[in-house]
Amino acid sequence: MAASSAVFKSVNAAACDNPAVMNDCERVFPVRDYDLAATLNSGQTFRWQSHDAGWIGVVGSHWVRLEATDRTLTARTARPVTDWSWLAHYLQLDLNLDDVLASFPDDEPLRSAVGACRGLRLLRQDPWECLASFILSSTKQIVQIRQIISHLCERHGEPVPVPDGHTPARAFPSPARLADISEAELRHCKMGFRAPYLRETARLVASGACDLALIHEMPLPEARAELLKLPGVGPKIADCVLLFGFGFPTAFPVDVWVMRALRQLYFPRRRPSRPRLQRFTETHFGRHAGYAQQYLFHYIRTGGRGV
DNA sequence: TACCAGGAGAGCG
DNA sequence: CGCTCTCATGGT
Repeated sequence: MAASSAVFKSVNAAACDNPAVMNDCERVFPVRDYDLAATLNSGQTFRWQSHDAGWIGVVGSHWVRLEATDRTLTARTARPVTDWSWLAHYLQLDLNLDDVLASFPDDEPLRSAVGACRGLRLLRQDPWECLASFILSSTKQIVQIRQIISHLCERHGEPVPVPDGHTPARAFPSPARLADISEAELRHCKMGFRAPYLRETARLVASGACDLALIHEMPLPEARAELLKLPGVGPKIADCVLLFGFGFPTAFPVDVWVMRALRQLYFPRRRPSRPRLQRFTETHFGRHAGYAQQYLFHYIRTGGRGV
């Protein structure tokens, strides 16, 4: 490496701690109806932490701090950034929320759910991180899922640069890395019986036997079928990955909370069978059914208070 | 202490 | 198909 290049890098590395050149590490995005706290807390992602009126997380190999004001999201990174498209994509800043909400059926449950938390958004996460995270999610409360993933990243993720004075951060471990870890070591991260599922799925993805990039290009039913081949992935987790990771807009994960919402809000007097319920979710909620699902999830889980 | 958690897999009739 | 049991761990 040339000396001049090394010097240049060294200057850049310090740039984000220098107010004079901070604009390389900071970006203000104008937004409307973007409830950052609800979005980062709505059980679709598990690594963001509230910190000093902002949120700190890792997106890919970027440490990021986000802070919401009335009509902006301000992002700060540890290193200078020239192309912010990775973050705009993650946050889905180009999505037209009005169009999404207008596509919902005009029924009382959804009016209430949207009214309770207008600005709730779906993120577009890395498919592998999303897949691995939701394999770890089964029969766990959200606080515990966060804990498991925190352990996993701390023990096995690659360090990423953070600004001076911030606690160290790590990326989400790659498939190859997780495939290489013993089941016993994974169990030290408190994931219990999910350990062999995660390990075997990591091996299938790392080896190319399961190609996540290919799933991106498939129609929804084929994409779902591919994910269902993976150990530890059933209908619910598959739909979470299809919705939160791949962005299939009609994927509709039904967990205990969404089941509760559907029964309570749409079928209060009878007990629909599983196939009947599935047909309902596939036909009733429109072309952004997955979004509707997220509003119902958040609404029922927060007791209708939108907190 | 009981019950529950953004489930899946396997065995059963 | 639909039911039941187990799996591991910690919050409420």
